[in-house]
Amino acid sequence: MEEEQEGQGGIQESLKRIDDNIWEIPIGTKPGMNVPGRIFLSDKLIHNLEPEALDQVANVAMLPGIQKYSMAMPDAHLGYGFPIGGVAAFDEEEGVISPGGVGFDINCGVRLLRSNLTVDDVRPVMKELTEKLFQSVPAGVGSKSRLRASDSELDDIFLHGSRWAVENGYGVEADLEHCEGGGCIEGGDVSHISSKARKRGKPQAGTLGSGNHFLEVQYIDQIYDREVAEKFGLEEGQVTFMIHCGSRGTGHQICTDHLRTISQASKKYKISLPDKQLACAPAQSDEAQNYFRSMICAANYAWNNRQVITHWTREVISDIFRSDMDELGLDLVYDVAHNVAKLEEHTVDGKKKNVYVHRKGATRAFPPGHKDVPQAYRDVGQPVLIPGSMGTASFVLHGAEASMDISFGSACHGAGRVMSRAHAKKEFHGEDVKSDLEKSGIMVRAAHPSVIAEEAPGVYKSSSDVVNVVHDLGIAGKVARMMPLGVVKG
DNA sequence: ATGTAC
Repeated sequence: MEEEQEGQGGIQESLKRIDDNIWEIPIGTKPGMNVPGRIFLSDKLIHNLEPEALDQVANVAMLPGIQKYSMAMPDAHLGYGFPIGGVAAFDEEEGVISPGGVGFDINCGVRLLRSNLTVDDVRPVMKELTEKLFQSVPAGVGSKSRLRASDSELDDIFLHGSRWAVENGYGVEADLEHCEGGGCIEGGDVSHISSKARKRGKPQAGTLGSGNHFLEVQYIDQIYDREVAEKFGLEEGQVTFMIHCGSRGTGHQICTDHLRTISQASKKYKISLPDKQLACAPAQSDEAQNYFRSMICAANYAWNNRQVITHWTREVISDIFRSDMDELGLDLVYDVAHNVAKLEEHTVDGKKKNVYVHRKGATRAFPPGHKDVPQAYRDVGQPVLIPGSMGTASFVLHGAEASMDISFGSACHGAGRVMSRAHAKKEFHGEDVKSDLEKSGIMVRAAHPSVIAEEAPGVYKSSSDVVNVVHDLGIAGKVARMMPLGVVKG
């Protein structure tokens, strides 16, 4: 029924359709697979699927102690070892932990602020608003913050995440209540973080970074689920602010440092790897735990980063509209990590057990009633935030019942690239893309024009196609759509 | 993603 198979004997040919949006790579497609691969895709998206990413799904299925399936979300594409868009859960005792299953940008994630402003309030000041946000929030490769963390402050950030920011005047207690995990994973340990990683982290708390990271002014142009939207404090015509960034140089360095020790551990523990980039260590080994506890610190650093940026964003808005915070209603709706590994309880073969869930370019999507969903959202499920690419729509969804059965409580994370950065720079010119966007009413302010070319709307899959797959699967239901008004980029 | 270099 599909005509996408061009190659002969390629891995695509072994794909079996299980359901409308579920495709399976059966065990045995590649030797050594412990579980089947599963990829969630609609007919529309199957044509964009990279065979190399599919191959990575099969490779991950070979790792020891993997549970149920090696999975990929509809926005999947080629990554370091694991595909971006990959979800894999490993047994707490018999399984492994792998830095490639988290990615270099540990706790890259998204947060959404609501407001009492309407699109008509902000249209006339968009130029000033975008410019002031750009001035206030450092962006770009190697960007430095107004804030300089001391060694003890850095430790505090590593161990307590957003709480550091809130206790130091960069936010309010309610911000912590409306953040995945309260803006912190417990169990961090700074003793296996290199001085290099610390040095890179100190001047970057409160910086946006580069690439697909952004700070965006948006407005809600469509509500899909009025009841859930109301719970989240969202309505049509309302202005929202979205922050997409991660753990900057420190997370990258922590990943790099531990890849070395984990690679050695793979040999030491005689784990046969189909790909060196899948380096992993037995979950309870010192090597794996040292990585895991350092990764937690990077994740906490990222939450604090987004919290500090939130504070400066609020300052700019209150300055421009000369209103106090209560009037502006700049509440945090939620904040999600989409590059992280967590120890979570899941049901496998009818039994509850703890597993290390690796989400790399995948968002947690816990359903109604889950204990880790904030009380305010407990009866509708956690907010799932899906950033669009530059100039395109972003979405709010809510975690739905099927996520726990189908995907270890996970959903997609965004649009997913269809073109490399290098290719994009040849195809597009930053200045042209910027003026096209401005003609369609979207202000863009970037540290460098090349990032605008690399992130042009045409280099990503349609995020609405991606979101429709998780919606139709019942993993996460659509709540609202936001359109960009102004974008700050690195 | 990233002081864009093993």
